[in-house]
Amino acid sequence: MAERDSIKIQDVARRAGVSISTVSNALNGRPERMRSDTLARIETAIADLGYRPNQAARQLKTGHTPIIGLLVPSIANPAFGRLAREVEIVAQERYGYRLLLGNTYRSLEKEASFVEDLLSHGVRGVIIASSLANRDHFESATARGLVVVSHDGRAPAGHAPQIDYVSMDNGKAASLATQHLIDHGHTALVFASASGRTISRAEKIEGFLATARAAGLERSALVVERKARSAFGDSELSELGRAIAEEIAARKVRPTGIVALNDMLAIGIVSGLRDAGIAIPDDVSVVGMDDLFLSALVSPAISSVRPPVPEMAALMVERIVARLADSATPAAEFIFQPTLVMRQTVASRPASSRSTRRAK
Amino acid sequence: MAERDSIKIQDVARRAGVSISTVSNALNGRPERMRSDTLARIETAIADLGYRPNQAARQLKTGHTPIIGLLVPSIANPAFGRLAREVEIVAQERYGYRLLLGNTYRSLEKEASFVEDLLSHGVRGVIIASSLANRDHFESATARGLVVVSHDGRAPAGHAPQIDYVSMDNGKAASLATQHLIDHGHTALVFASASGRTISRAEKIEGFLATARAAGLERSALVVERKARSAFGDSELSELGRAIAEEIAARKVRPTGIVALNDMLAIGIVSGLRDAGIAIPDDVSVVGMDDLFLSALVSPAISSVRPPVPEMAALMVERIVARLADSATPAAEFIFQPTLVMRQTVASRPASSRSTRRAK
DNA sequence: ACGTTTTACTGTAACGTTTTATCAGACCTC
DNA sequence: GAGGTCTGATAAAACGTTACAGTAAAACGT
Repeated sequence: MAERDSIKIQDVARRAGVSISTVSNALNGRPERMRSDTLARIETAIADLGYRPNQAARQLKTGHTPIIGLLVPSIANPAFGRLAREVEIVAQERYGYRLLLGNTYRSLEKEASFVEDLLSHGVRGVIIASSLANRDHFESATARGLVVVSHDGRAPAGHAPQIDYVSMDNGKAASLATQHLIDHGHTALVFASASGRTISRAEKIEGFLATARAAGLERSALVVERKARSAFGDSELSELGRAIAEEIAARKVRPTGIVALNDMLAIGIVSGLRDAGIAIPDDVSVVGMDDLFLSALVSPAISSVRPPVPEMAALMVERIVARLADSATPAAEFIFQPTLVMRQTVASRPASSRSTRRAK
Repeated sequence: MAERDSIKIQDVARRAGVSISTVSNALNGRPERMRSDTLARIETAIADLGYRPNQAARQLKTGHTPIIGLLVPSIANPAFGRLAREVEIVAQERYGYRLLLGNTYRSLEKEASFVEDLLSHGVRGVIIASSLANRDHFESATARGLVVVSHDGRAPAGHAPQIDYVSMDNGKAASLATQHLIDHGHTALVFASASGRTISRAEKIEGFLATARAAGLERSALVVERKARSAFGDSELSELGRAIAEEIAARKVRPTGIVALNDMLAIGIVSGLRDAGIAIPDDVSVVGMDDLFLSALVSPAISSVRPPVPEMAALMVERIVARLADSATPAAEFIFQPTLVMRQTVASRPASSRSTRRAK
């Protein structure tokens, strides 16, 4: 049925005057099993014919395919676009792997269906960015032979020990942001978040609260959560930020320092606050997380916390390749340290809460 | 070698008490070939065992795999992230296809290598967004059985008739933007672009020039091109915008209306112009293209031209599926009409070029 | 010079699926 | 009741590759 006219190993063998097996050996890194002139003949035959091995046949035999899966809430979200770019480039250039992409839209069903499809396609490694709290299907996936790397914070206690965790220290990130505000004299703090339980969110919230507590601000540090209409995870987040900004603007007594779950939310908050006539950073200071390149472009440029994305992406791919090559490699946790990037959305606390409003 | 413990068609057949062939017939949409109770037994067996067909085996036999390729300059660029999201969701939900993603970084070599890999993986359909001018390898790809949909403007005259083109009317988009500025009284116009020949750029530039010409402004409508340091196509574009803005700000006689190649560039230009003390839109008006969700968030919000991305994405996938199903389907060209989205970066031309500069 | 090891290959059975024949029986038709 | 046509199944040959189990010839050791 397959009306492939394509060149196969058979053709290469015939042209090089050797058997199929020998070509296969040449292809699969066993060149020591033949004379160098034989190898050379095979290589020129391959080049002359433009032969490329059929991955389906190869996979049927070996059970492996040079593809890894990447599951993100939405690739339209610039934070995940950036991650995907780094992952794809490392996977491709360093290991010759290609990337199968899936958007979960934060749906458990889509997440599970993606994993099922990966398995069915013979894909044995997957990076899951920002997953849902319920990760039962991960365990079933690892049980079925998938190597899973989670990019959403550290391992929950006593959970799924065969999953790798590669992530920024979310608690530390939130802590850096919070401390930065505290250092500028802010005492009325808010952590602005989208609702929905992901590990990373929980870690960030905890980092925020712990840092506030350490500064004796447990009474005046609050978490504000708001539910997105749809949970697609890209532009929705900024709209959510605007909504949160409106709510905050309407309060009688306002926080002066806001830590945002991420930069998309921060951009929305800054935009919404400004629309409500609140000056940033003169009236309210805002710190985001992710350090998107956008954050440097909007005005005022968002102060943010930077995760080392290229390093994390490289390690995630490396882990998958390593664990695929040697299934004895135990799963592990790798936590990267974030750094604070100061821009224009943080200033010292205004002398009085009722500060003069100046146009920027 | 493949230590797959996984369930195969054999197991289903045994459990349902039928032959392998019958299960296969049930699987491949030929249920009329068996009694309904037989079909029912097979279906429960599949559900009980959690059977999923091995795609590699299937593909080896059929030559097809439910995967399409998507090639973009960089998925970190929000415009392509958005496109990828739409494409993935349609492909997955409507047709059960998965997406193999590649970043070209605008390298001919990477582009060719991606196509090679697709072929080798048995992928038969690919969407190429914003490709390079040299598309010889496309033709070789179509010759080798790939269905190619180009998302970078219309077919160049007398070129590769077996490639589908699904794209916004770039000339019209540029024309809308240009006319919008002209309607606001602007006569000194600039089209700001990154250098590098893609079809879409050429079309936009032509649309800009034609519209200016029609308004009798051929003398005062100029194209400014600038080369990005690296051509990765994401944050670089905004930086390029800043550089262009600097250059424009330094001129003795400045344009009052700028059409930007796309929104990322427009965001950079607005940001750069403002840093140079030029008020937007009071001193200079700017129109972008792409209508990124970011454009509504930055301040001032960018006026832009909106391509119907979801519709285009849906059609691109549909075309691939259709042409894959029936190879007789001829390639065609589909051009979508863009619409103008007015926001805050366009105002009437200041009475004198030397306008008063007001803080926004 | 003999048996033994090494070198350099080759033949072939899988891998899990699809699909083309083929077939047995039931049901008509005259 | 013999011949023909459906119906509902099945057997088996691919698809292109890998890797195990050979094997013929050359090299080696004594």
